[in-house]
Amino acid sequence: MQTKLKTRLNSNAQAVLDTVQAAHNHPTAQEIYEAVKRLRPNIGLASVYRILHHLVEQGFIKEVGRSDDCTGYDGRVSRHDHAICTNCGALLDVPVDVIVPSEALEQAAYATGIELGSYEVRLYGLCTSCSTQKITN
Amino acid sequence: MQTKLKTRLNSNAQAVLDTVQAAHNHPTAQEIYEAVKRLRPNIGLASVYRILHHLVEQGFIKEVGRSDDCTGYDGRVSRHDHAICTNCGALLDVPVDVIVPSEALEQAAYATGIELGSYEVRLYGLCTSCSTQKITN
DNA sequence: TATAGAAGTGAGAATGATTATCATTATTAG
DNA sequence: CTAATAATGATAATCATTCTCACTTCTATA
Repeated sequence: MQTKLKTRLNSNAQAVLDTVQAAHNHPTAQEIYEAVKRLRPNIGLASVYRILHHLVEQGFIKEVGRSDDCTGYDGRVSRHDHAICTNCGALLDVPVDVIVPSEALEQAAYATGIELGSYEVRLYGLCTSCSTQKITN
Repeated sequence: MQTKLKTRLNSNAQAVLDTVQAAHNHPTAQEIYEAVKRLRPNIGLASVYRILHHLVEQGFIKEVGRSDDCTGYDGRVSRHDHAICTNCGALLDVPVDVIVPSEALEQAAYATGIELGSYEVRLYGLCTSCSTQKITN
């Protein structure tokens, strides 16, 4: 292809990408902004938002919905599953793949009328700390 | 206290609940507000938000994250799965259950360190209208 | 039925994440 | 080098949601 590979990132974008990929939790734009500012003190919040959108569009990172109203960003772009604590709202990566039989997926996609691309399993429950604290209800 | 069964809903709350349960899509608080106002013209937006939170807390309805920044509400409270259009962001109910082998769920919950409560499968792909429009990329 | 306390209400202000605007600066092609 | 173009940062604007508060409605009991 003769396209000039617009995947070339400038240094601000690279710093944002590095930060997101280094994060284990699913940081918000604000958190990313604060982390990136250590490397590039002049960067503005608006640029962080702009860059995050570009990175999402180009498939370098993914957005994940969080229980608070903010958007989280995920440097792990390959298919994986999440666990959400129903008490504190923590959003955790599931370290193993939850395999769903492909017939079940295809049948569900057909019944819904969508052209299936990917899927994700979300586990709901209590994270470790909430589970131990949960003497009272 | 000899709790007086606070699940008794007053008429505003009942109107909100009816509206959410009657909706097939996953309406936002604003949309619910506009629909409820037809029945109860004096209701305020803040009350709709308050009531929605109460209904969620008491398990009458559920919150669902939407692709736009708003929160959607779901009158279908039993376990079910969702499909999200990666093009237009539509959030659809999957009309059949996607069965995930319970060993896979338990193993994943164990590996993540959570006490499993429930789960949900999310299918990502193109909804019917986006799929047909998708001549260009 | 009257009434006090509790609970619920609606209007509007406040909050906070995200987006738009815009003048300025960096980058690139020629 | 230079002109066109893209990116940037500061700030204002937007918009969903929450907070505040004076007021009304409900409820239990006397």
